[in-house]
Amino acid sequence: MPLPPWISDLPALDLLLSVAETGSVGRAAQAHGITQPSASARINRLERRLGVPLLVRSRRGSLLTPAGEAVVAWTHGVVDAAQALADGVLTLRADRQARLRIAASLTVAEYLLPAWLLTLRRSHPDLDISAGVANSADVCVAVRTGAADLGFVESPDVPADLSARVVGEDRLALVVAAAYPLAARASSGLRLRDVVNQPLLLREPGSGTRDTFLLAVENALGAAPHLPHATSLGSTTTIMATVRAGGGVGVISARAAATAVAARELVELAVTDLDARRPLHAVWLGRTPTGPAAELLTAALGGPTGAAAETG
Amino acid sequence: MPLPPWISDLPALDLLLSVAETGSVGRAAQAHGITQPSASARINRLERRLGVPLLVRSRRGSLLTPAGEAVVAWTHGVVDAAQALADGVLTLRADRQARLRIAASLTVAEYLLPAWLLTLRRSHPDLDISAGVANSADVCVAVRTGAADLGFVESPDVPADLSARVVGEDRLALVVAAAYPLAARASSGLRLRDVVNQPLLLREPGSGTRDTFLLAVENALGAAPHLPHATSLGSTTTIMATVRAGGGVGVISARAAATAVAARELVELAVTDLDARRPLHAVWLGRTPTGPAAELLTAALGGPTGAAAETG
DNA sequence: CCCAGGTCATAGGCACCGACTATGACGGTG
DNA sequence: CACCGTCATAGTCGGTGCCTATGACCTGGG
Repeated sequence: MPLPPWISDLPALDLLLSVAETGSVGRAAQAHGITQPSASARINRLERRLGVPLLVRSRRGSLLTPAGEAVVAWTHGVVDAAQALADGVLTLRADRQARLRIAASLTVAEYLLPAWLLTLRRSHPDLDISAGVANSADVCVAVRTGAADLGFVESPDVPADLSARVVGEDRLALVVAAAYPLAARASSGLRLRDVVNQPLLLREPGSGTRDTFLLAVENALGAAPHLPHATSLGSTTTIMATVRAGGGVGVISARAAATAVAARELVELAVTDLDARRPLHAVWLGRTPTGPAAELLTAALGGPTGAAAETG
Repeated sequence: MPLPPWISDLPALDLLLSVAETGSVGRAAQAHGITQPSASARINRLERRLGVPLLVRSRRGSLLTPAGEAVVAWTHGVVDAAQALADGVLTLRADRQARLRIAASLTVAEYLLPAWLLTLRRSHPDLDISAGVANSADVCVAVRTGAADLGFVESPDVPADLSARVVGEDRLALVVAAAYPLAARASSGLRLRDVVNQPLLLREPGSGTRDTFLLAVENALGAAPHLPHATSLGSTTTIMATVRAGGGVGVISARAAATAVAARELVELAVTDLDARRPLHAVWLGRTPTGPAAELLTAALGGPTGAAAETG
């Protein structure tokens, strides 16, 4: 289900926000470094494509119509998300020598890091930050070799040569399509053995998500797990797509599933005898960090879960 | 502060999501109705522009790199917001005869209606819905003339010839820039008389926001308000831009201010002797609505505030 | 009363970008 | 060994978006 073609012009949406702010097409054009006729034409095209009158042009500037105000409000959501994406991509770029280098596993990078970075950027607007995304083992390597000043991992345990601190918690969710047979019993006390014979959709070997799940199953059953119908898929997105198509039981971070579950697209299975929680750790080498790394750590600790130290 | 130019290609981001879902550039191309070489080139361009390797191409398809997964996660936010925008714009179009016609005032249209429509669309995927945005008085006119089946207003009171029901509550917020003199006393019990002599930034005459504020001031002071330095601005966006620039005290919906306040860009003034709350009403003509309108009403009542009926 | 300064719109020219078709390179599979 | 599916490359063409230059029109000051 692709996006409709008449919504494709992101710069025009951005430009519209500036018009709304400044009250003038010309000033908005100036703010975006283009000429007034270009901006005028672009806004016109946008208006024509959306099929909604957005502006009331007058000789003293341009004002939003009521419908225009609603469009601007929704557009804010789009542009803000795009700004977050741009911000994140900037930290992922390798072509710069950053003063603060972070390595994070996926769940942290997706759901927690953006907020922490926002906090950090407020106090140090021009601090050069880089972030790498890797699985938990590689994050530890990056920290150990000094390639990263601070790391964030989602694995159950941390190597003994690194210092660590809990900065949050994650939970694995077992999800199925709403039409999947098991969905009817989703909240009525399923047991683990009802699930292990289903076609399970896991992340690839080596990922923290898979390891956490296998460990949790082993803890629950008291033996090495035997999963006859487990499939390995390369990414969370692929797993969710397969689950949506009725392809089995997906094992993903509860945070990744949250949106789809809230929208009733997927159903989370409550398994009574499985503890699928896992701590999220910040890890670093040597003594407690100082400078920007320390501030990021503070921001992380100020988040959802303040937690006890376990340096060692 | 415009968006960076290397983030401008929204269809490419959408395409990337499909690649992540399907695991193949070709299949993603098919899903978007373009040819495989076009999709390949477009993804390549995106990758080059972002400066981050996103895919690992193999002869059996394309898989996401770890960084790619993070980018996809952030991209999801952008595309979802764009989808919400597209959805909203569809309801605003006038060039179609809808089976359910709604008229809403701005605050409701911005912050509440999208969620209700989502609920409604889930049970009636192909119901044709149209929504108009207007000030509260015009919404009542539309409902009275039958131009709308259901209306939502944010004015303190409702005309006696319409039936109404409270579906939520809104609050006006007085906001200033963080550097504004008054900001220091923001939470230390300001009184209304400390504020009325400030340069006040209000919506234009006839808007529910302005009327609500003037009424609240009148109730608090026991007399018709005298506001020596009040300015009328055309839209909420303009007010917030002026406030940010230190232009005075903005009077806007607390919902509109929430993001900026949370980000510490603006500061809300706590005024102890001003009750700036106002109910949000659903309004309709005649007996309790049936059909789609009734379902939308149910969705609205199921929201943040369930409320007592006050039909009449 | 008229002119200056501001607004937005229109016209013509030009470069770039993105899509299409056709083809090639490569690996896994029957 | 031949076939199918994957992605990449080459060449062409149309559309789109930008620029400069100009016009039309209010508003406000002299």
